[in-house]
Amino acid sequence: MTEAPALAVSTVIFTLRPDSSGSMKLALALVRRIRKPFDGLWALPGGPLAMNEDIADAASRNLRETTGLQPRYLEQLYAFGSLDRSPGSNEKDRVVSIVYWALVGSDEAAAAIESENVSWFWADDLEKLAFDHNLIVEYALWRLRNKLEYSRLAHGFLGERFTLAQLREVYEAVLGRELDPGNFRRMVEANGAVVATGERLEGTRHRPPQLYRYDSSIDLTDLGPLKTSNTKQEKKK
Amino acid sequence: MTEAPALAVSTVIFTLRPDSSGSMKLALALVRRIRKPFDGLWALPGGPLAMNEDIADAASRNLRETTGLQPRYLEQLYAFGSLDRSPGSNEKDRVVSIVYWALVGSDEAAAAIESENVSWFWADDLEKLAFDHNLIVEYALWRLRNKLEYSRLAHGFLGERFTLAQLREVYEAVLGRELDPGNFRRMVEANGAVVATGERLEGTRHRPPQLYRYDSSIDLTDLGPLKTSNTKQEKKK
DNA sequence: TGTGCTTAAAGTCATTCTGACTGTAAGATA
DNA sequence: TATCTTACAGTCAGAATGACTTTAAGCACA
Repeated sequence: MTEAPALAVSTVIFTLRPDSSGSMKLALALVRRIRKPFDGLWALPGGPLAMNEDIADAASRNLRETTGLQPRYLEQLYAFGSLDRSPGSNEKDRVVSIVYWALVGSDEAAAAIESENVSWFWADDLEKLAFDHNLIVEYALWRLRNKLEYSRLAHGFLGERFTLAQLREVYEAVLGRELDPGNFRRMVEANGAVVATGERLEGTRHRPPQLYRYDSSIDLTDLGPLKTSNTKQEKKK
Repeated sequence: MTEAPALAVSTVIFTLRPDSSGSMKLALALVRRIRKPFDGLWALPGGPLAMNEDIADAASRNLRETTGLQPRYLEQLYAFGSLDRSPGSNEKDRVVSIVYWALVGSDEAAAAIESENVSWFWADDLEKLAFDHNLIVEYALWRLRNKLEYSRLAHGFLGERFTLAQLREVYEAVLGRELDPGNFRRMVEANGAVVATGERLEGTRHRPPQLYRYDSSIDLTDLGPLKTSNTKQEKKK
């Protein structure tokens, strides 16, 4: 067998974190490189694909290894393999990266490991990253904003039960703009992917809102061709 | 360096061909396997990724090598890498396939090479293929039907100039159902990605229709993160 | 106790989008 | 000239969408 490009798996890990003013903003996990090339720059977590490891499992594993977390949602993004991904390096070093993107709950993310070399960054304000990782993150953001429905986001970022205002806050953080509460409510209710539990959230300084939950019997759109995946899948219609 | 999974590139090549009744139907190119495993079964064209070859170029190359054609549209579909893709084979034989899908013009496709081991098949009536290729084709069809706009299809399957009826026929073939001519016209005109040339198609047995052409200044939606690709890309808005 | 603040939740209204359908125009054919 | 076929323009009702109003239900505080 002749020499072949190496195969790696990386993951864009999204979560929501409160900013200084307390409102939720979209963040992603990066690791600092400690070797050439791009020594010292921040990069997406990743590593080589083991011989007997499923690709999605590898993405899940390096998510766990960097943040200590489990993904609530995981989907393949794209395979990056340009010849010039690592400028200046030898042709023999060529790496093709299969990139996944993931959602982790904001409550768990708050407790996730953070260190000198692993940290959360705001998605809308990134410095120059190693390799072509800025491009990758940009594309992952595009996918997140375009292709994700209410139920998926609810399930990915929030806990088991949540109010519509919380769900709207998630949406506003992802889209980066404010949404009309009334119209948002109408849309979510029409969609039918989240259902009211009957319970209400107590302890607010105003009228107590209903708690909703993700309806696991509905769902799906894409998720890729994989029939058995990290998320339940049933066709609605 | 330890042993790693091999990397291959395959392509789902779509075109439109007239069926026995003369109406256009969606077809795809397959090659017959002449070795184990799945010897004798039909499969997607593909092969290993060369060390110094861009992934999309590899897809384009094996499209040319099997059909003799150039893709009018080419987009990455998905990277398939389950451990059980080639049942019964040794773990050492594991292959991760990065799959592209392509559109080729129906006029060129008619003149494309076809032989004992390379042939066109109707997309809606496929036999059992080698490996997980039925699953891959199914997913490619899903993407084709869901994610493609008028301009893209026009540009991919038709010639430089075409009537709205031809464009509608393309759409009907891809979607597998009939569309209302009036509403289709309204939609296409509102979208603005195809423009009238002023010329008319002569020689029909009825009122001569306008010829339209693809407006290359408009377009895009996804195409992946690649900024410079096989297809021109300019952001609208 | 009651007034005001805040958000929940329901509802209104105009605009746009969509699917189904009708009517007229412009050629060829018989 | 009558008829057939498709091009192309237009109508109409219902659904979806964005901006906005109204009422409900809690809390804080005077």
